[in-house]
Amino acid sequence: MSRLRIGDLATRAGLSAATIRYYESVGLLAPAPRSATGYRHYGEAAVEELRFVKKAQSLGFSLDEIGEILSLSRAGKTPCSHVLDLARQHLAAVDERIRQLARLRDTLASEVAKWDGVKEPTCGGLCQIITGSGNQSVTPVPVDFQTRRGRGTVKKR
Amino acid sequence: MSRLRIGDLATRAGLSAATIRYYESVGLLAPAPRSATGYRHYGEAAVEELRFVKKAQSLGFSLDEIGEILSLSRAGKTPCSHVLDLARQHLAAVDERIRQLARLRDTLASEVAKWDGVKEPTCGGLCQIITGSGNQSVTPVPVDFQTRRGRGTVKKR
DNA sequence: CTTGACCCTCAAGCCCACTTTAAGGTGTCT
DNA sequence: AGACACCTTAAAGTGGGCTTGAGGGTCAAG
Repeated sequence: MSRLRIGDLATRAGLSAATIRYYESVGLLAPAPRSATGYRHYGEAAVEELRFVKKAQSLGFSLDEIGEILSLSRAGKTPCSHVLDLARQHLAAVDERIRQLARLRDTLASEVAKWDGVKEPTCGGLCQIITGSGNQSVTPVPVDFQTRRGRGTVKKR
Repeated sequence: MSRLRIGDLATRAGLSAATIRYYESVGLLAPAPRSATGYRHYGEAAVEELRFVKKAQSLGFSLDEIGEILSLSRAGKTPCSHVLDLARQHLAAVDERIRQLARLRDTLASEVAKWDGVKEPTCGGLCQIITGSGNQSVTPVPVDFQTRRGRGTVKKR
């Protein structure tokens, strides 16, 4: 049993067939065995792998990193200490990001509070709601706090 | 005084000449007056505008939004109540983002803690550091917490 | 008059993770 | 045999904010 075609696998794992093909094309998944007519076939293990991929993504791992973990795993090695290192790095990155956003939040909140209640806020020249804020990370990093509209994660460093 | 060429303006405002040309090309900045030989010339006001742009970016406004604010401003209107609305929206978005990241952080931290100290972490099949984590936002939003390596902010919605 | 630092305009490239499109073959039911 | 859902590939498009490159002009100092 469990001879799945790409569409079934997609349904089971919760992503699109096109995505699975894409994963294969970038080497994240091993090339699937084919039927005589060229259709890909999968077993239950593929469902597990894809769920693993999704989970890892939700933890902030890039496809590159996930691919590395997966190939270590396929090579019979236990990638766990490597994964643990990566996880620690991600944790540090997330913490840093949260700190940045918290500062941003405070700046934004204090500006909003300052002008809240003013009936007709009128600032001279360039809007003081923006210019008035303390010297936020003006130069440092771009902001990027918004929810990605498309999809896809962003790479490290 | 204050007849700046694009390179001087770039230095003063802290970005590249190419970026300034790009801003003009997308309508963020009004076309600069040109010398007989086609060189762009700027006054102090341009420095202010660019600094405003950077500040607004650092507060999470997209170039589109900034352009809108700037053109309202140039039209003699005070865009402040509009800006205030935008700022409130951004604040809400930042809060939501922080909440997401905090959940992610906790998941990551608890997994790391669980395996910390284990000399040689060995998990069967697919790494449990990843599979073991609770049902994080597996489907919801992509992660995107990392510091953008390239540049550029990401759009809304 | 040459050097070298600037300026100009397109056009294309970058990043990531996909999605979409186009043009076709397969499988199964009726 | 027709309809229709599925499969195949390769290539191009998406989003935001830039950067880079090619191919050429300008300008002040030496």
